[in-house]
Amino acid sequence: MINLLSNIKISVPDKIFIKDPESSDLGKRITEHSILLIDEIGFDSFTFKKLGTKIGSNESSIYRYFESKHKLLLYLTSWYWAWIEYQLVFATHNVPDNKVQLHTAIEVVTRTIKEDLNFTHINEVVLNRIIINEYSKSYLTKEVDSENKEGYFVVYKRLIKRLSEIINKVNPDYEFPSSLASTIVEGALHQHFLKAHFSSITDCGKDVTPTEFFLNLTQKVLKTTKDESR
Amino acid sequence: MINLLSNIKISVPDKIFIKDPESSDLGKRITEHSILLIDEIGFDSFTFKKLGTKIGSNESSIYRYFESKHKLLLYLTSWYWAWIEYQLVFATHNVPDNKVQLHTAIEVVTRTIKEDLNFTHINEVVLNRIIINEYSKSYLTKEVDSENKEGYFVVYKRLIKRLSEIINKVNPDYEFPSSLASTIVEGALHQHFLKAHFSSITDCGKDVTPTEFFLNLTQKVLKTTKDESR
DNA sequence: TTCAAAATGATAGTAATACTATTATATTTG
DNA sequence: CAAATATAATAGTATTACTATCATTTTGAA
Repeated sequence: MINLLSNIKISVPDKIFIKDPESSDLGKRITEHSILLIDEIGFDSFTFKKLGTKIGSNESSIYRYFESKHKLLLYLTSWYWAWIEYQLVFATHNVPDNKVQLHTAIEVVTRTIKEDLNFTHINEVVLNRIIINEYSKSYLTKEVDSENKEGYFVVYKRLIKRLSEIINKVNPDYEFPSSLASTIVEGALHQHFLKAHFSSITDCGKDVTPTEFFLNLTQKVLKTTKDESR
Repeated sequence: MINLLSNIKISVPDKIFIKDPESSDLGKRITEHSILLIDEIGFDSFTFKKLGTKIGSNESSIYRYFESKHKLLLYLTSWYWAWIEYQLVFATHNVPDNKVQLHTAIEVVTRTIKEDLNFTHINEVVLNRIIINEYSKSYLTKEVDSENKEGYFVVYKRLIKRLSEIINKVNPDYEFPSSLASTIVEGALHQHFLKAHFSSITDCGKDVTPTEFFLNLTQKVLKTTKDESR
């Protein structure tokens, strides 16, 4: 994918990190290789010690960037959603037809990811796998409410809100735009997961994509009929 | 909730446990109090040692029932889905109208749980909270595929299949019954979570329930129009 | 160029986790 | 009543998720 803007920096809430990993070479190696290592061994087995070994650096140095592996996950997921949000805003901007806008938006949030060469040290394809496999773990914790107050999930929530606003423009009478938006985004991750691991309970696979499923679903859900009575 | 059948035993794949916790007093105390403790401190902080202290038993004794806390989680989640499946089968059985059947099925899988007095040592309301907060962790692991082969997720998959069959009966032309079924079940858990922690990105709350949202959605998705062209 | 501050690395240490192994003591049952 | 079975107690292990301290290297401003 080629973007028109160069030198974009994806911005992540700065309370998530101690020191901005974008600000140094070591920081970039941390993000780059944490993505690869988490993908390789899974977040549960991932440790800063193993990452240190992998990048030829020291565990203690990594702790200078992130206070815990949980915060690192929050960083990676926020980066990912900010990147998706950027694509959503960019792709729907100046599109006059609301339905086309919604179509595009759903594609952006549900599609299989392709590499983005604008961010050389981040492999978006691998990061997407991490989001599919590990994202829920970032909020399914006893600390959600306090971390939510700290603003750790703003990017994700803002993305859902943008999508729900687009939904609302297509059919202002539809009663559940936020729930539909959150269902599409979370549901797409889930369908991608099922495709890879529980293929018997999804129709997504070789021929059908999560994008198709959710485009079809959204279209039907938002269809306005002359006959509003049942 | 009062059931017509007494002495039902919810059956969980027996590879999940070493010794059936239903077979002894200690076993029942393990399931009963693990539910309460996981709810209290979260699965991540939950340990067999803490559980042992809570039930006045020994860590090593608990290991005789479950080889790890992960297996215990698999047990609790399988029990839960088997219990939901039982309700689904029971409630839709002998219902002649397919649409009514689907309506009932969606209610069963999306509603807020009420206590079931048939299983005295299991608090279903609390167990439901665990499912909402921890279920994904049972399959978002590096071992999913091998555990899936071992049959650890059969109950869940069977439930989704039952729901997708009911969907299929209502509208045999609908192309994605499995994806819709998995989206409803997983999505309902997600909406319940959002309601409790990220209320700004859901419409579910005091007035609207996940059940309403998914009933409305499913109805629209499966509606057959005379005009099949777009 | 210099020199001090900032960044990184090395080492050590800690409490807790997720177990396994062994032995002892109850409890059940044939 | 003996033998089998279940449970409890204790100890031990490698690993985790850190914190703390000190040494060394890199940097950038005067």
